[in-house]
Amino acid sequence: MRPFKHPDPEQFALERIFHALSDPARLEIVRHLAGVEQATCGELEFGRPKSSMSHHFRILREAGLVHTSSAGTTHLNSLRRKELDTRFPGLIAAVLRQRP
Amino acid sequence: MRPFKHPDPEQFALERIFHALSDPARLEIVRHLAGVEQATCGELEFGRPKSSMSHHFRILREAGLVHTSSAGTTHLNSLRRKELDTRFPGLIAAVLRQRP
DNA sequence: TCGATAGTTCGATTATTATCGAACAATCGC
DNA sequence: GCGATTGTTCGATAATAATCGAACTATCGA
Repeated sequence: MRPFKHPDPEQFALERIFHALSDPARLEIVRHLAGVEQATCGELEFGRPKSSMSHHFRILREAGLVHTSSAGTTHLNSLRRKELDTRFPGLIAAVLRQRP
Repeated sequence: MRPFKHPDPEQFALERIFHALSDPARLEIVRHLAGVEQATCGELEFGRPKSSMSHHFRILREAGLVHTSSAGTTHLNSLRRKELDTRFPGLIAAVLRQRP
């Protein structure tokens, strides 16, 4: 897979971020990533089919929430915490507040 | 119209809040309300039909973002800023950061 | 080179939402 | 009470999004 395109922090659109976070599965992914440094797609599929997970990761990626890099045959996903905290302080904290 | 039901802060669901904020029209409403103390529905319809506005206000209300009270023939809407800031510090600030 | 593994992309289906006119309800002023 | 005004509710339609199997791509190891 060719390198994914990730938006720059200046390009983050709040509506897009909110939309990305309005889905239970994606919220769960974000919460998990917040405590993990990085994770593969497979680690986070809880019974959900791969194609669905791939879809969710794409939404998260395009919103700027998640960064994905290829490592061999797997993809490593990480929360773009620093950039998000800089651009929108408190946003990720709000997400994590709900389930500490 | 009989009194609207507003969720208590403990009942705020983040997914619901995020969904409410993922729509351009509603984001605009929230931003406007943030600087206004209170406003009628009519003040915020920028070319949009009343029925659409009513829909958006309902979504915002049920998410806990907006409080609506009847005053004569009009409805006064206000952002539940204090409660939101207490429950999710930084969330509203993030919304306002984009368009100060 | 042949599997096996990890994800992506495609395509079709279903489910959720948004939009908006029309009918309705509540309130105010006359 | 009669309009006029404000907003809600209903109902239909259109637009968006989620779901998931199947086919495909890329990479690693034997």
